[in-house]
Amino acid sequence: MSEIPKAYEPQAVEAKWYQFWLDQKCFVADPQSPKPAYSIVIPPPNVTGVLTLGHVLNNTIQDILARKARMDGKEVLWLPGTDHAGIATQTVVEKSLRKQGVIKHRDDLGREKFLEHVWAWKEKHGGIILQQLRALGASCDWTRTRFTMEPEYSRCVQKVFVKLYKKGLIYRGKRMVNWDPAARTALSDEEVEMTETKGHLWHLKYPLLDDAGQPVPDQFVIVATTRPETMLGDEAVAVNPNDERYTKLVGRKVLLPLQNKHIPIIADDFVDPKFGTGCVKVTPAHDPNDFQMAGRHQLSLTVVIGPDGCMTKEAGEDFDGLDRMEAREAVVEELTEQSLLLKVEDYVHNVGYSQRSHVPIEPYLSEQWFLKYPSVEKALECVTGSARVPRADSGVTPESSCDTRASGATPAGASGTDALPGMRFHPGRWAKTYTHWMSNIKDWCISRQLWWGHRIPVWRGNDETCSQEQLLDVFDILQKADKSLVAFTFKLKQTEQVAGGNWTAGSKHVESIEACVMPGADDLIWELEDNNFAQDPDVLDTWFSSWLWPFATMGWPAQTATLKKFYPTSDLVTGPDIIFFWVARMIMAGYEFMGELPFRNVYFTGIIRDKQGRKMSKSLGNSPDPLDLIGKYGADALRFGTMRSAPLGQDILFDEQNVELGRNFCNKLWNACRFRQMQGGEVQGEINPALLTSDDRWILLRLNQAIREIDAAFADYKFSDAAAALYRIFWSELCDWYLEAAKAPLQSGTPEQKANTLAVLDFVLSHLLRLFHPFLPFITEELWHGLGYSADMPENQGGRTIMFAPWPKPLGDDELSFYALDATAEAVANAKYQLVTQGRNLRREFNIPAGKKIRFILKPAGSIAAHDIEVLRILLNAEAVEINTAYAAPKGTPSALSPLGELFLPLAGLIDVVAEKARLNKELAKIAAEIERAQQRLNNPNFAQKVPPAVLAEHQARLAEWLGKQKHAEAALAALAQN
RNA sequence: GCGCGCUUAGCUCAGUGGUAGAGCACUUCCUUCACACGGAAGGGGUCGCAGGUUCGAGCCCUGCAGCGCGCACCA
Repeated sequence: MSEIPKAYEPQAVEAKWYQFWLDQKCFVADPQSPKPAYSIVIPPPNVTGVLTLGHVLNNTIQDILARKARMDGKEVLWLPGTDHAGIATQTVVEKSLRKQGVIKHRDDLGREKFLEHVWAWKEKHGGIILQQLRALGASCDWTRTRFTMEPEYSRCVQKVFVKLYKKGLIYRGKRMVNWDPAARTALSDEEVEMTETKGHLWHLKYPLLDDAGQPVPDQFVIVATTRPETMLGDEAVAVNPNDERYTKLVGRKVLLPLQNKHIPIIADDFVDPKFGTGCVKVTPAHDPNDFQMAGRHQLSLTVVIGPDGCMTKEAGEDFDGLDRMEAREAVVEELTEQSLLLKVEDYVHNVGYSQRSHVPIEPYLSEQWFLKYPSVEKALECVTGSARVPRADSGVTPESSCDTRASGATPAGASGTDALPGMRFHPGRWAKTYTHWMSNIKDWCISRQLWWGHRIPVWRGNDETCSQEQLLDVFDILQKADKSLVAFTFKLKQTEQVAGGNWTAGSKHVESIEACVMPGADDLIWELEDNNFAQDPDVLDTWFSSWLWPFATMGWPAQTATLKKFYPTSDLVTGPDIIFFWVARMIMAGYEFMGELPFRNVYFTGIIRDKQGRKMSKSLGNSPDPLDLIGKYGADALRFGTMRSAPLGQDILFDEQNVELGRNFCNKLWNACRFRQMQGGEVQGEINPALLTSDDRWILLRLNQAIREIDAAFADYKFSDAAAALYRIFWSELCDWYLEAAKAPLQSGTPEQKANTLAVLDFVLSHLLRLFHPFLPFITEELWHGLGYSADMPENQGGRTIMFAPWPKPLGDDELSFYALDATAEAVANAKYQLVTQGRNLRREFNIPAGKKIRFILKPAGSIAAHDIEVLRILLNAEAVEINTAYAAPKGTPSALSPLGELFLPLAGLIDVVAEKARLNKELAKIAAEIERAQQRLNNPNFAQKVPPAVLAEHQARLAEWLGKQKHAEAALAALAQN
């Protein structure tokens, strides 16, 4: 800090230090380190994503945790990377190719060619977000950056698939799934967002048929539906078996309008007689419930809506090819013409939308892969326990924590991280949400009809695609193959059974074989494909790869040094919106494949919203670009502003003013350090207790208090509390009082006094910079070196970088007594500052210009140090503060009473009597109110009996203080009256 | 329908039993030699409503209202 600018200029500083940290390999984790491990895996952002404020929040917290852990002496791994985001990325690339006119649909290119384009896109645009994280100061170990589609990771995914397949947990089946007609793929239940939507309830008239199949005139069955277009696929009308209105009709038939089809009236318990007309149209191919009913009643399935969301041929030639929404109108129009529409009601109901494409989900019958979740019990137990256990690394008492954690024990000594039992959610209430979901999970549809993703490692052949000879050959190969490389199932024609695996290929007829192949079994795959076997075309849900993230990124399945050192990870920081998608699944995967939970603590951030409380979204344009904010205010400012306004568990209303506040804060920090430097001199190490002033003692105690508060905040993951404590100690205490008071010895003290003041200042600043470092990495590094504090420290503990400087500890009892830091020391300074405020108030009340130096007189209550008088003089901007124990104030001299004594502002007859009377009366009114309150409480006979003695004394002292002030003010008023 | 969260100063939020707080905004004054991205002094709250527990309630309990978010197959 040679040429010190008046204002902090972050840009050059940030670039310089980030590069320095990279060059010095400060972020690289060493699995061989003897230090205890601390690890976080980043929630992998989409490879094609760009940085949002949500990422800023999330990654700032991770960076704070990582940097704090380094200063705590931990070996830190913050593992970064991206995921391939199947649907999102494929959609983006396909859209871009369409825009360029390269294709109309990806089918025009074919799988291989299309994937080449996706990879090219990934190479060009992928990982931008990781670059952007560097601008934020993220201290990720970039040497370990991972991507879910890279070869090693893909092998993990494949291996996991085969393992689960072998266990019988993965199966294929024809089911009604959530179909996204825009992306043309199946989705999991979690990817469907139920949205309350205004729609209509159409009441349709289905003509009743007689035994001969002729419509009975004027007899109809009325069904109500929100989706008239599906009636084209109706196979029945259902009523409740106990519904007396309709029992007679069960077994008869109705005429399905437009399709001219005879469909039966069936009885089924599913139907709620109280809803609507009590008659339900049954569309087995397009409604999950109706599909169930069809199973119970052997109804056939007519598919009238295709995978693209358009009507099929089965819908009839009037509707074939129409979009489902167009078809709705057309059907309604047609029914209206035929007078078969009874009425239309407005109706608000929940409609499932694709989380990805934002189009209504279509229930769609198709062949998909499903996973029966593994290790559900363990995953449920580890978070559901309610025993309260303090964190091993903090002094937090059980009572002070309301987080939920497990009671179960964890295999100890399995890793380098602290072996704590169970897992904690912060805030703990999310455990309930988690438990609820875990207790009601249904099988996970893991297949996606996409090209970008991990292709399902299953090869199939059947008697239509292969010759019987090929099937038998394959069967033979698979039987002889290494069982660790492949799992397979097969189907025989007719009813042959395989008894104890003794069935041998012979004259029997094989219908189909399905082989699930481990990664690396290339020869086997070659043989399968040589026999006309084909790989399943589907890819896996992206979450099926990211649920392995905590260990697949560390080299699993090999037992790498990294895995041994850093798994399980310490903390996970993520949004509650992916608690099911990712967190729950990672926990299950952790237990299933590692035998242990993947992380100890999960911190759920809030959701960033705009000032009006709306979610940030691209379409609303209410989402500022974090990089613009960094450019304008600096990364530290963005970090601090965000953390200061992000309390645990609450959504955050983003306001650029918060970032401005962060910038102002950095500037203030800069200038406080600039002030220190302008005092000159070397870094002052030794503090001489004999020379400590009341201000010195006060700031040291305040620092101690701040360290305790910040530690407590960290222990509870309350980052906004930590930020608030930092703000207070630095701005409201150090700058507002100590730095101003220190000007007394600095300007007029002896060289020894001056040196000691600087020693205290250096002590405080060097501690504050370290406390600030996790929040403000750049400016603290700059000032750390600029003020020369680095020179004082061992090379690897702050000498090279503040990143590894030891985290400040509160002073111990011996140190407190060595420096005589006790309540008395604090009280003297507090009384002094209180007197200053009162004196300044007098100046204001009597309109003394701020710049004018005047004389105060202090009638002290006890002895007062020369230093304190000098501080009073400076802080009151006084010409002098005269001490006069015998001062007899002229009538009406304005004064203020404080524990330090009575302060007079001698105005030599210049007093505006009326104004002063008004001021005193106002003060008296306030005092009277306080006295009233205190007396009321003390007069309550129960109060003295039941209240703890300390509290009683406190209230009594308070009353005494107010009574003293009242006396003082009354006397002043009386003196004025005599004039 | 069930669950969760929120309701405190104009705004955004802290505050889990003992004198209602912070930041921003507001009023007035000040470019004094760290900082106007600053300093000083102020004004501003019957803590959503109604009961209850307690010597004492913003805080604990019960009920109600409003807002938000999840979960849920009722057409």
